[in-house]
Amino acid sequence: MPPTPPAHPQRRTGRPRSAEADRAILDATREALVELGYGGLTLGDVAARAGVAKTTLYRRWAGKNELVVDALAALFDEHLELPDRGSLRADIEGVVLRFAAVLDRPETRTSLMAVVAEAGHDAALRERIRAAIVDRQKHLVLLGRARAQRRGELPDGDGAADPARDDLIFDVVAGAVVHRVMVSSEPVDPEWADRLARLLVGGLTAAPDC
Amino acid sequence: MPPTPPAHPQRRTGRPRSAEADRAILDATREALVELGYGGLTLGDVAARAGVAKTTLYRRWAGKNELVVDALAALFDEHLELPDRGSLRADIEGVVLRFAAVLDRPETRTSLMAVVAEAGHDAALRERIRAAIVDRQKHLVLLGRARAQRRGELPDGDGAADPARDDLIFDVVAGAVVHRVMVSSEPVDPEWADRLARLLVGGLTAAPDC
Amino acid sequence: MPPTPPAHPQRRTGRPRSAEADRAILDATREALVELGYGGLTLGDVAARAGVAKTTLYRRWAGKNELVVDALAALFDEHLELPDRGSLRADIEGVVLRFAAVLDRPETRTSLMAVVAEAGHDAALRERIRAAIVDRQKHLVLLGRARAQRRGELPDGDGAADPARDDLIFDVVAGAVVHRVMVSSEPVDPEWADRLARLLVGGLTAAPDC
Amino acid sequence: MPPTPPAHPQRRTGRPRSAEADRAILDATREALVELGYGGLTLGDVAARAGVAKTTLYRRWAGKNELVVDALAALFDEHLELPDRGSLRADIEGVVLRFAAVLDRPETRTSLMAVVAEAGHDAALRERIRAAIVDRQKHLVLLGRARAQRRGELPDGDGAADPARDDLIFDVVAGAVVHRVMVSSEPVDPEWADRLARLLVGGLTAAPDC
DNA sequence: CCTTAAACGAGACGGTACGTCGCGTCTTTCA
DNA sequence: TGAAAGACGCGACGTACCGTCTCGTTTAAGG
Repeated sequence: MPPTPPAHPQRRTGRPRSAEADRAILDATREALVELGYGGLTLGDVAARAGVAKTTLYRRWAGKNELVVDALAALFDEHLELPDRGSLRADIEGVVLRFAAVLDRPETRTSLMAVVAEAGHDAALRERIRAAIVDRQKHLVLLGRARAQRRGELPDGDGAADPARDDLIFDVVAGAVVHRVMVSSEPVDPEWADRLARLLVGGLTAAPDC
Repeated sequence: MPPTPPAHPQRRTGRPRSAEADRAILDATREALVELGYGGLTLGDVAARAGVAKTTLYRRWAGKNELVVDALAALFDEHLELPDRGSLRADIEGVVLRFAAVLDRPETRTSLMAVVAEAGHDAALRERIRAAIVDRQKHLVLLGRARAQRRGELPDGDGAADPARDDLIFDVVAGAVVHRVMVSSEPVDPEWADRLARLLVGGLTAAPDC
Repeated sequence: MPPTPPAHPQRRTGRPRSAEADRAILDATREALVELGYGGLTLGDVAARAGVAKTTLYRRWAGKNELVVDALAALFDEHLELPDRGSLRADIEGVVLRFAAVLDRPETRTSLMAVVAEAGHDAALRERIRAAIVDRQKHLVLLGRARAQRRGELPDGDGAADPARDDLIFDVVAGAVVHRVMVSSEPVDPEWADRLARLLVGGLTAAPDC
Repeated sequence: MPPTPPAHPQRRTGRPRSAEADRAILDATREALVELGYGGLTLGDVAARAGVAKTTLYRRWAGKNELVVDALAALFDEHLELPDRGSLRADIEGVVLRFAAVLDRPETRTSLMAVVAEAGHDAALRERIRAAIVDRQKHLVLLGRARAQRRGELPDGDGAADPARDDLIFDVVAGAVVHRVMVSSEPVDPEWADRLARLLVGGLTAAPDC
C-alpha cells in the first residue's frame, strides 16, 4: 500500500524510500487511533510512535485524513470477506456480523465517521475513501448476489442484473449496520442480524424489481 | 433552544443573558459550517460572526461539539415532519426524500458525521445527539408504523407492537439514506426512494416477524 | 522599555499586557545569550526560561533580532556612563575601559556583532540599533568633548563645534575598542587604553581641524 | 584555495575532487550572500546554485561559517593592496577608501560581522578568520609604517619598532572604518578619510611613544 | 583494458526550530 | 454583574534547513 508516491514517479537516483517506515507509520496510526481517537490523533505523535521524523510522514501523506483512510483500509482488508454459509439469508447475517465487528473496533468507531465527514467537502478524499474502502465492501454485495443467483434463491437470467439494485442493497445493508453501531449505539448481535437478513430476503423476494 | 442553563438557575439579580445572543450564535454557527465545514469551524470565528465575545459563547456551550449539535438540531426541527401521503409506501418515500434533503445541505454534509464521530468516545455527547436529533427522527418511524396499522397495511393487535422491529426499521431507513448521501455520494431521487420503499414494504409484508 | 506596542495604541478595554512578562523575557534573553550565544538562542527556549508562552513573546517582538537589541540596550544602559576623571585623556581612558568591559561580557561578545550583521540588510533594525544603543554611546563623546572645552583642553568658541569631527572621534574610539575586543581578540587593559587616549589627544591637539 | 583536504591525503586512486566545483561553490556563496545575506544563506541553496550535491559541499567545508570565511577571504584578496601615494597621510587615506569599498559590498555588509559574531564563541573559527582575513589586512599597516619610516615621516632606529603600537594603529584604522560603515552607516568619502588620516598622523607625530 | 576506489547527483532520513493558529481561561473596563 | 475586548499558557500545526545516510553513476589511476 504505497501511499502518496514521489513526485517524479520512476525515479532512479537518490536514496529510496524506506518500505519499513510505511508499515511502522500505519501501525502507529492504528495504535494512536485506538488510544486517542481521530480528534486526539496528531501527526507528530504518530511519527514519534513510528520512530520516524515528522517530515518522513508528510513526505508520504498529505495530512491526517489521507493517513487515517489508508490505516482503515488496511483494517478492512484484514477482516472483511464473504464466507459461504449456504444460503443468502445466512450469508447476509454473516457479513453483517463481520462488518459490525470491524466497525465496533476502537480504531474504527471514531475515525471512520470522521473521515467521511471530512470527505463531505473534499472530493479527492471522497474518491480515496471510495477506492480504498467502499468499493471493496460493495464487491461483497455483488459476490453475494451472484452466489444467491447461482443457488437459485434469486431470479437469474435476462434483466436480472441491475446495478442500481446492487447499489440500493449495499446502501441498505452497510447503512443499517453503520447506523446501528455508530448512531444508535446498540449491539449488532445474531438476533438483529437475522432480523435484518429476513427483512431483506423477504423484500427481495416480494419485490424483485425494487 | 436555551443551551446550558446558568449554574444558579434561580438567581434574579445581575444582568440577564441576552436571548438574542443565543440566536446570533446558532445562526453564525450554521453560516460558518456552510463556509468552512466542521473541521474548519473555530469558536473564535463563530463569536466574531455573531458579534459576541468568546466568553459569552463559552458561558453557554461547553465546546464545539455541543454547539454544532444544537445548531443541527434546529435544522432538523425546521425541516423534518411526516406528511400523510395516504399509504405506507408513499409515506416512506416522502420522509426519505425530506431526510435526504436535510442531509444534503452543506451544514449537514460535514458536521453531522463529525459529531457522530466525536460521540464515538464521548458518552455525554452521544446522549445529547440522541435527545436532540435521533429520537425526533425515530419518532417518525413510530408515527408511520402506527398510521400504517390504522390503515390496515400492517397487522395490528396482540404482539404487533415490537420496539426491536421499530429500531430495525429506523436503522435501515435512516442508515440507508445517510449512507447513500454521505458515503456513496449518489443522489436520493424519487426513483431511489421508491425502490427503497418497495423493498421495505415487501419485506415487512413477507416477514412480519422480522 | 515597552517593546512593540499593541496595534491599537490607546486601547482601553481588554486585559492589559503583563509588565512582568517583559522583564522576565529580557532577563531570560540575556541569560540565554550567555549560555548559548546569538546563533544558539531560540525564541522557544527564551519563552520557556521566562515562564511565558511563545505567543506572548511574538506578540511583543517581531523576531530574534529585535529582542536581542532590546536586551543589549538594557545592558548598555546599566553600565555605560562617563565618569569625570579630571582630564580629557583620563576621561577617554576611563570610557574605553568601561566600554570594553561591556563588550567583553558573554552576552555581548556574540550577539552585538550578530545584530549589526543583520542590520546590514534591514534598515528598520539598523534604526532600532541606532536609537537603542549607538546614539546613547555617541552622547558620551559629545559630553566628553564639551567637558574638555570647558576645561580648556580643547579650543572653544566659534567653529569649534564640528559635528563631523564628533562623528569621527566616535567611530575611532568605539571602532577601535570593538575591533580590539571582537576581531583582534586582545585585551583592552589600562595600558592599551592609555596609548589610545594619548594618540587621540595628540591628534586632536596637533590637528584640531581634523 | 583548496578547503578542507581529503582525509587520506596521499591516496592516489579513486576519482579526484573537481577543482571546478570549488570555484562554483565559492561563486555561488558570494552570489547568495548578495541576495540573501548571511542569515538567509542556506547550504542547500548554495549547492543548488553551484550545480553541486549537498554532500559535495559538506565534503569540503565543515559548515556555513567556514564557507563564508573562505568566500570573504577571496573577496579581500582581490581588492586589498597598499598603493604608494607618496606620503603616510595619502597612504592612509588610500587604504581607508579601498577598505571601505570592500566593506560596503553587499557580500561583506552582512556576512563579515556575522562570522565575527560566530567567532565570539568558536576559537577555531576565530583563528581561521585571523589567518584568512585579518592578518593580511594587518600586513598593510606594517608595510605602511615601514614605508613611512623609510621616507622619514616617522622616527626610525632603536626602539622605533613597537608591535603593540602597530596593533593599536591597526585596530584604530580598521575599527574606525568598520564602525563607520557597519554601525554608523555613514559614507566613507575622501573627506572623512582625510580627516582620519590627519588625526592619525597628528597623533603619531605628537605622541610617538603611544 | 579492466579493476578499483573515491567523488559525484540525487534525494530520503531523523532532528530541531520556526512562526502561526486555535483552544479555553483570565483579567481588565464599560454599560 | 454580564458582556466586550483581548492577553495569556498551552500544544499542534505544516515548513524549512540541518547534517547524515544510502543509493546508483561517473571518472581517473594502477594493475
